[in-house]
Amino acid sequence: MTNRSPADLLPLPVAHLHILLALATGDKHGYAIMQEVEVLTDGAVTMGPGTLYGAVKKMLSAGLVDESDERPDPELDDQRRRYYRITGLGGRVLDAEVARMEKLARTARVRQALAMRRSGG
Amino acid sequence: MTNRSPADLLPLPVAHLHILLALATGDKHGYAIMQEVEVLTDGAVTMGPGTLYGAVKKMLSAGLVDESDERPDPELDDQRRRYYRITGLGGRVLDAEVARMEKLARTARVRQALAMRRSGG
DNA sequence: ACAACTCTATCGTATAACGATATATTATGT
DNA sequence: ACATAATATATCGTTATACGATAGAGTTGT
Repeated sequence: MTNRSPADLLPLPVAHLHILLALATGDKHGYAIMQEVEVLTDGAVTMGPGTLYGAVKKMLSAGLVDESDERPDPELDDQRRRYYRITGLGGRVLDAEVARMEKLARTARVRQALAMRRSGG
Repeated sequence: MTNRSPADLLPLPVAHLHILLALATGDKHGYAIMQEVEVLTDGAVTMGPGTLYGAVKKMLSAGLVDESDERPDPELDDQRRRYYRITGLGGRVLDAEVARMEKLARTARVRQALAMRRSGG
């Protein structure tokens, strides 16, 4: 059961968004994704294994990510690792989700300004 | 059990964000919140009663919203209605959540640009 | 009186989040 | 060589969130 349009998947669960963002800078294995999420949220979000592997499983079956065969230089590699890559659909969904957030944020700023005016700011 | 800082409550569940945004333009009763959410998301999100009243209950006990005693003109009123108002904490949490989204969106745009370069865009 | 609509509310189910835990491999220090 | 820490994947059980279905009462219009 494939989805018609990226917009049908929105709003995206936060964990899925974080994972897509982590993979946007290149293929990564699970453990590296967890670390990257902590970095890209400035330490505000710590994603544990329960969240990560559960989300990855769903994202694989939704076609947002793929498991990749490509390995880095054997010297840098670790055979336990499983690498993940963002798919074309995953990229489009990421775009759509970011656009959704930007729009909501703009709405929020306008309303914030209106609230200021109401309360005599 | 009160929370120290607004940041502790982030990322906010989407429903909570939508409700805070709906209340940012003035006090509203539940049914009006549902309609407002549909408007402010351009019809993309339809919040049903299950989501609304469950979320409101939690937001009340978290101090993000308050029930307000003020009623509109009796002519426009409906005695069944229960009006909700965003609290000071709710406002600060809304601010923090919007800032979080804006930051993630900026991160996403940078990464998108990097991905372009990687793939030779 | 009647129907349509408004409004609050709960229930049950499905999905999501997440810490705890298990297990194995690789790297580091002594 | 040995112990310890860090890396890495994975599942389990619990709690939190989302949400449609449903119920029931008040309101409006005819």
